[in-house]
Amino acid sequence: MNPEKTEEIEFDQPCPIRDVLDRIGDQWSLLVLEALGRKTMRFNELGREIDDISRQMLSRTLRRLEEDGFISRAIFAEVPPRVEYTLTALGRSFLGPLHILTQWADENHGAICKSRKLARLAQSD
Amino acid sequence: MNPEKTEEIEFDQPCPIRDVLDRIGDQWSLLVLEALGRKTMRFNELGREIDDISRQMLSRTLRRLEEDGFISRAIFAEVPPRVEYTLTALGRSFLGPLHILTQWADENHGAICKSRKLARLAQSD
DNA sequence: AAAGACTGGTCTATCTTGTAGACCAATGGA
DNA sequence: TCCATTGGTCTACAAGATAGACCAGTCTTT
Repeated sequence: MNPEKTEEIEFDQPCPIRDVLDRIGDQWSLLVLEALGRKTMRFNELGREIDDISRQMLSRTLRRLEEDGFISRAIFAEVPPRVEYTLTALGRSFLGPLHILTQWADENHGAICKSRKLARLAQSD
Repeated sequence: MNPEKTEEIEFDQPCPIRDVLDRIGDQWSLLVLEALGRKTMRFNELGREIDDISRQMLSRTLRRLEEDGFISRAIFAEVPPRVEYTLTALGRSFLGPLHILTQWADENHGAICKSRKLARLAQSD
């Protein structure tokens, strides 16, 4: 929006919220966290749980969540290999806010769908 | 992940959470909602507030949020044109969950950055 | 014994999404 | 007169996501 402004201002840490939301709000992270909130899971198990995530995105998402300290990765020297993903304390502490969010989503999903349909109708006139 | 499965299962409304998060968790929506939570704003004002959003994405995000019933759009027949965006009741009801989320982000941002730095260090070995 | 499926990923080619920047038409200010 | 402002849209390009092949070793089924 303001190309000159970014040069003027030092943009190290915009605001915590931005930084966190950028990572969390990426289509898959919340889903992965919610799934791992239910139980520790292995890679393919998680893939089946979320179902329509590609292996690559699952891999990337897990790696980022691990980097950010939300989850931990345990590799077992077995054959076939076993890799388990578990929420860390930080990850678990996020379940509260996430639960409130999903609860809101659950309660208001109907209203959103309704609004969406009305908008479609209005558009088609 | 499971290409065959999507044919078997009717995928009308996966789950409310998925549906809502897909819309909300898109880089900009939460930012726009948070900004409009502070006060009603006009298009360019909002653009300046968020600063690094492109006009196109701002436009699209606003349109989607309006469609989903989070915000309302008021056009004033003035010159230069004036368009104001305001949260609806639904939008305002979302501020609670959003606030809890941003509060968590605020409190845990430090831990996340720390974890991120450690990960970078471990990687460079 | 051979074929297939499972493990946890990575790689590449393609498709979709996002961004930057030009552009619009009318008006106010310097 | 020249530039900024209003709320956008359009287009060309860059970045991100996806599908699908592939790997090497083991276990199960036929």
